[in-house]
Amino acid sequence: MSKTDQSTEEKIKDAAKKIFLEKGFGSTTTRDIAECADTNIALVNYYFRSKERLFQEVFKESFGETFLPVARILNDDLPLEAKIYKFVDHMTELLKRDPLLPMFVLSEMRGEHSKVCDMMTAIHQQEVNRFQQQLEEEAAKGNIRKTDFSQVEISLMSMVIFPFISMNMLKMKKNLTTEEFYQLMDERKKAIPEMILTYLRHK
Amino acid sequence: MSKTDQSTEEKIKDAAKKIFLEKGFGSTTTRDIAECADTNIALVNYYFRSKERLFQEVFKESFGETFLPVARILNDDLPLEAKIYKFVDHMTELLKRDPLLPMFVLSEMRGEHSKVCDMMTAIHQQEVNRFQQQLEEEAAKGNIRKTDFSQVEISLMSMVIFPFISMNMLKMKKNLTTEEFYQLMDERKKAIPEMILTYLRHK
DNA sequence: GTCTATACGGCGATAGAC
DNA sequence: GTCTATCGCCGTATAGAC
Repeated sequence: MSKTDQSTEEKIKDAAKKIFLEKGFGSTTTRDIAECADTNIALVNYYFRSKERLFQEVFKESFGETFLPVARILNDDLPLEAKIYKFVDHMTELLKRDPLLPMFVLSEMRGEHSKVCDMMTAIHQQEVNRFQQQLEEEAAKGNIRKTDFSQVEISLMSMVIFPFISMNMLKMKKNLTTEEFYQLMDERKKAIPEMILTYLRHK
Repeated sequence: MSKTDQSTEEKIKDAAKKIFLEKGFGSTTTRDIAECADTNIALVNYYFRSKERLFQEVFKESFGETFLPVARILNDDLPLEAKIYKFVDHMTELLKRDPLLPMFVLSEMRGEHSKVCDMMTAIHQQEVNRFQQQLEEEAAKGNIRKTDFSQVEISLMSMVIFPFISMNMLKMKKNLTTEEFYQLMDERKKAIPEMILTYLRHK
């Protein structure tokens, strides 16, 4: 289906996603969204009842259907090294397509009692952590060092996601174009697993 | 000077800092700030002329006078290992005092043409990067591996800062109290330099 | 389903009394 | 310096014509 014969509802949701990701919930107005979707405010409320509900739909789709599936690679049934490379690669590709996603998700979680926290607790309750378990097993077999694997996982996530959160800062500091920034991120696909694996293997 | 006999101007700035850090510029209202400072909207505009100017003052103070000095530890004249430990330690202590700082700074930089970008370019122009230079020197001497030190610096910053940006997510995922979260961050003061240095030294 | 018109409240900012 | 009152604008949401 081409961009032009999208249904009005889809056009609105796409516009909302674009603007919410750019500016966050608080700084986004229904007027912005309506204009960006080439319609009017009335239709936004007709299809989604309120800005709040529209937001929740966008958030659920962005986080639950886009980000989480990639994060779950860490729970896959794969050898350690392959898993780390696959995770970094897939997450980087996801974030290159949607570089504003992590900032969006995390900034909407500011404040302990934000709109999205309930959604989060619901999600996290049904999640397991196969990755740390796998690291424990490898350590028991003597393949990698014994250490706090909780810290390792945090570091892994940090190294992959943070550069996209600080994208503008980085681009400014190093005078990068968007293209050059993405190239730098591509290079991290090798650099990150290398650092993690070197650390783990050097007992 | 005790909290109660602060000047009105100081009370307003403190209140503004608190609320801007919590909710960001877009979601903060002058009414919030006035109420939190135990005054009224008129006085906020009397002392700072506009919400915009008040924000800029808070931002400059938070970023320029708090965050930057610690970041500049990487430019200090110190041996590599000591420098990395000192940087991670000082930055972690700063972020434990002001855990919302990084989210605040980075979320206000969303969008290439945000309010704070000009401020940033002005700052970055007069910054040098002694850290990467130092890594090159150590590599030339054969003390550490040759690699892309730009990536190493990004990883270092990521590992220190990102956990605070995702604080709420982490606390939720691992069911941590604030106290336990800070303890986890304290443990990173050893874990992060250990990973970086192991990687650098394992040629 | 789509639009115009409008209600209603909250926003930032200021004028003017004290 | 401080307050009350108010202006004008923009936000979300809805009613009602087509």
